[in-house]
Amino acid sequence: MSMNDSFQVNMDAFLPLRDVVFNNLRHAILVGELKPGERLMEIHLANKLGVSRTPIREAIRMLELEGLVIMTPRRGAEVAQITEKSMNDVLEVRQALDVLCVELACRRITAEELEDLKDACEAFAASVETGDLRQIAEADVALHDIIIKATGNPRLIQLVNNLSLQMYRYRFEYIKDSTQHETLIREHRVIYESLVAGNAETAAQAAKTHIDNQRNAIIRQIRLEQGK
Amino acid sequence: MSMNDSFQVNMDAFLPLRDVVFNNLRHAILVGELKPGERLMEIHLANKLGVSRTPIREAIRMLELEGLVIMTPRRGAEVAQITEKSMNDVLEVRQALDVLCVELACRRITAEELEDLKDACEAFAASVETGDLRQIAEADVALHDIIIKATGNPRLIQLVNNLSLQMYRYRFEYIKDSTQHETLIREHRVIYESLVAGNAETAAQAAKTHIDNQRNAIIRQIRLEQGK
DNA sequence: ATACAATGTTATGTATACAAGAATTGTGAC
DNA sequence: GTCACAATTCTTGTATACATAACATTGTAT
Repeated sequence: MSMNDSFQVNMDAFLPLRDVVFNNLRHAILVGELKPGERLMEIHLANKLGVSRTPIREAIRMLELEGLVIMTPRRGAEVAQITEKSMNDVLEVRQALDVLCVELACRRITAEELEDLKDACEAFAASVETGDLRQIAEADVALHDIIIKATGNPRLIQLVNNLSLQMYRYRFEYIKDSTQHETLIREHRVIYESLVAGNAETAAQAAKTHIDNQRNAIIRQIRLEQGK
Repeated sequence: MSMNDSFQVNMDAFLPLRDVVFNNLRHAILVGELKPGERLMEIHLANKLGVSRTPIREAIRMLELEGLVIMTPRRGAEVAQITEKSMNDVLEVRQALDVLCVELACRRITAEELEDLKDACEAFAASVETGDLRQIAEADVALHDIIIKATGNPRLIQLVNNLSLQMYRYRFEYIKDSTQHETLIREHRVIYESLVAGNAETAAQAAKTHIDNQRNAIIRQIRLEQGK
């Protein structure tokens, strides 16, 4: 046990401990602090986080339903493996839902949200100028959040957010390639203009290729990782 | 508290109690035994089911992530309300995913599965002859299961099954109207033949109208319920 | 040396105890 | 009669104790 893996529970908000633990563990899994295949042992985690087993157990149940951990009875939980197949499965679903998002947004987006979206597009273009990957990724997420919220479908929002999280670890991969930056900006603009015009067809097409690009980048990266 | 609502835990399989409780509660919610807005109190349920609070709590957490109960901190859980909006939200997502299912199935279905699908189509037509709603509903589910499994995408399968469950209570509504039975048979046949021909386009269209019909039946029913 | 059995350890499954917050009810004053 | 405030009760949040199943280890016999 190394020194710097004793991550403590920070009393984020006044959330119940199970939620704090849940967020902690989820984050640890997504950034790779807890690696695929690693077992999540309750007593161990309880000591590490300074809480009892109860909130740990409840958090693990939640992670299970999110697909981040796999449970086997009487053996406990382990971090789910990320394979090319599993990523592809997630991306297939996400593509369909992202297309649905822009189609719905097309019909329901308000004037105010359109204005926000325009700003977000410009902010994204500006962030590309800086070349800072983190900043670009954040601008991208902000932009997508506006579209997703514009659907007015909380169920859809929850699902898309959850699926996006599954790929959190690869969030930089598809913006690393700077030759693609202009393409990204263009796709965003196409989506924005389609929403303005209410043209669901072209918006859907743009969203589709947007995910295709993402898929390519992620799959490429996974093959690199597994090839080593 | 009436006599016959003391549903006991039956030791279904050798599942952990949390799963037994989860299945029990889910079923109770879906068939309306536990009504929307009804509070789920841990001690109460624990006594009723003859287990301790621990498995109850874990089951409730799982139900929360499935969207069947709503939790508010320090107040506990209650059965989620079913509104026209919430059903519409679910159906929107399900339509997109059902379309994705047939498109993927188009590319991936095996010869054997196609044979099963053909049989299922015929079994459905036969069940319609009997006029027994329960039998028709089961045949319909069996048919859809074949298509869903043919996608080979476990993630997608899980999501579609979960979304279907949300509408469990209305599963008879869209097959009640016997004037629609011929339409249903025809739609199934269109999907089957599209899969044989590998024609994703027409399969998608059929799946879409299939859900549209379902939506109409469900929304009509909800308006009836709320109008009374 | 290998296979198998017995034993001990470890982790999960379940129950229960205790703490603390929220709602409700009752009492008093205006 | 109504409003405010306090006390009680009910419920959830968390910790811990005990039971049981799985796994590892060790010892013995062949």
